[in-house]
Amino acid sequence: MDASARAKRGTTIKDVADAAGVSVGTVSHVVSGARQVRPATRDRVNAAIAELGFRPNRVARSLTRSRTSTVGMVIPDVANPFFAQLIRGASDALEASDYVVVFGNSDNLATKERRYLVEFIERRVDGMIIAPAANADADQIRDLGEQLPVVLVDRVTPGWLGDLVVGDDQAGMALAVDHLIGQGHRRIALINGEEELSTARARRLGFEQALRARDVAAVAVSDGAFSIESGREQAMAMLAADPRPTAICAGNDLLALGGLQAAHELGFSVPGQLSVMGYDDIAYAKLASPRLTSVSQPGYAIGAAAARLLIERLRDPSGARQEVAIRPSLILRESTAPPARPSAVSLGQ
Amino acid sequence: MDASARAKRGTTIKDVADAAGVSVGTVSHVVSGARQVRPATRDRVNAAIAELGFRPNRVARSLTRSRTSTVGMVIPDVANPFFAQLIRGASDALEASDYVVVFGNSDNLATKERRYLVEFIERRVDGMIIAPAANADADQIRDLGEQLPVVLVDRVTPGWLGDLVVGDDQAGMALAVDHLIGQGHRRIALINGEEELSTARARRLGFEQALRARDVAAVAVSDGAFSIESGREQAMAMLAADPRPTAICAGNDLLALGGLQAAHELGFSVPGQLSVMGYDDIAYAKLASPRLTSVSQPGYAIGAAAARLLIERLRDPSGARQEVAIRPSLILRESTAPPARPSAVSLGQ
DNA sequence: CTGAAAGCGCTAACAG
DNA sequence: CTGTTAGCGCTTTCAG
Repeated sequence: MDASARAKRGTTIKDVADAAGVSVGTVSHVVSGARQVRPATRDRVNAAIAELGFRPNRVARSLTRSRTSTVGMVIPDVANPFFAQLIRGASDALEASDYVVVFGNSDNLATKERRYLVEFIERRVDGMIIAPAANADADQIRDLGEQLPVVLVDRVTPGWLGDLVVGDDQAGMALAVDHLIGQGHRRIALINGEEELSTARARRLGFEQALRARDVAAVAVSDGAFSIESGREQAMAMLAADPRPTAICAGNDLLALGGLQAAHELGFSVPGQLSVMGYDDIAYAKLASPRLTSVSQPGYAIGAAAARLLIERLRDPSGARQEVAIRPSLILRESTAPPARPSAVSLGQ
Repeated sequence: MDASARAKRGTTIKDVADAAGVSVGTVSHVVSGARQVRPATRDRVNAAIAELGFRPNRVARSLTRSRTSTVGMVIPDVANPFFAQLIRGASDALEASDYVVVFGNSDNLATKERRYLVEFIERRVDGMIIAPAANADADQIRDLGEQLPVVLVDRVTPGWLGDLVVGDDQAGMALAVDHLIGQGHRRIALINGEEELSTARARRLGFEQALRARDVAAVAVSDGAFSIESGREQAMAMLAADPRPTAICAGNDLLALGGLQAAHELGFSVPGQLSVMGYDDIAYAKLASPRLTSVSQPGYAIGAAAARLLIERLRDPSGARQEVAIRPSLILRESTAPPARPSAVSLGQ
């Protein structure tokens, strides 16, 4: 078998130097290309490297260079499709710049998040991308940002003054509400995620403002968690009310999917008797039945943007703070439609 | 502000030693708890640690201990819900044992996979969990397994003799086929993922064997990729055939979802005119319309099992090789039903 | 163009 | 119970 195909972990730069009859410094330089080496000796070194299957020990390198070429990501949950996309976008960009990513799932728990942050600090990651948990430790995150490049993504933490990439939640909710009102809905409710999350708050605000701007009153607003199950429960409660809403706006697609489920269980047709509007436009929105109308907010692009910001900051720590807001757009599908002609009974005014 | 809340990256064990008036050895020992330290001095050291916001540099520690407490995972794609769950299962287990995970998306490309493997080797991960890409470099992976603990997950590579956790694809497909046959289907087709993947091959084999065991002939078998789009295309082709299948079995849920889409576009009702059967039972299977009947193969459990095997192997590198096959089970939902009464024309025999 | 040597921050003998 | 010290494997001056 070709020895060069092997990656021997045991062999060190010293072994290579001995085998090639040069100093370790020279080996280091041919490996890193940091300075010119006479072609003849370079070849000798490379031959020895191949022969021995030498793989430079990056932890040693990290120690001397005091950079690890790794970035830490802490996000709520990889299994959430929005964050899976976000991670994918970020890691693609990061890898292109030769960073490796380590990550942790916070489950939206401040305690777990805190643990990852110190873990990553101890591992001397070069930078971090964080989608803060609910009730995140804003002080810790701010301090962190003073010690190494940190970009917050999707969610903000109170008092954060560093780099940031978020969706424009207010604009997005305005899109959703305007669409529904344009279709003739007047009884519009909101089911939402954790109030502790900046996204949930911003979306509720956007919802309320858009409604107010059109002079219609919110019929109901509730919150819970950004999950299918919570969406189902919140929608159940709303559909039990009388008069019930003709449209439900959801804080994200998972909630909307849960809403669809509730409507189905309760025997309400969508969009016939109830319109349901999602947010995020995850891949599964278009597979639901009916296919979900949603406000698109591409996780991949958001993650990629965060990575780009981080990479820039890593290159130039003193550059100006950047805040990018990803513009949302409306994706029309079949879960929304004009409300059924109101029966005299169910419409108050 | 409380200095102890800060994680200063600049301060070293030496700084702490000086501040506490002890030696670095002592500080090291109170940090690691490796040996007894007189309470009084321990307190002094801890005070200094808090005071200075000292965070041990794990890269230095890794260098001296020659272990990094990190494991590498290379999987096809985080954004694939099955693998997202698998990752989640693995990282939960790994974190509980104080490992951090670094990961890479191979996109089923052997070249990308190869790059991650050497990257992780160079970073001296303690072990790896790999879901091999299509046409993975079996030699490289085998060599890898001789150098450090590696567990293969979901897919096998030719000649692999190390730890392994996979689903029992043959049994799973038998479940699917038996269900369909039990419902009266005789014209059953298979749409499948990449033939280069062991899972695709095993599922096809299982499909064919189960059919043969019941004395029914496969009506069509095609392959492509384990994706929604490929499922749509393959199903389109099959539904254009005459006579067409009364049931389509899919190599995974993504394919089945694509199949549902194709049926919808072509105007075939499911399960009225066509039954569709998934595999994996990802979270979105139950959100599809109709809700997808599927063979359950829990990604979370598979990932967790792989992590457990790896952790054991890390503890005892010389232990016996372990191979665990996760038993699949049938999840009955609404995408399958007995075939419509055959018209005289379309049924040959 | 190349070699020697001083660290990077920590651990783990070893010696008290 | 505590201090000293020799590395871990590599990078990077500083001299040649």
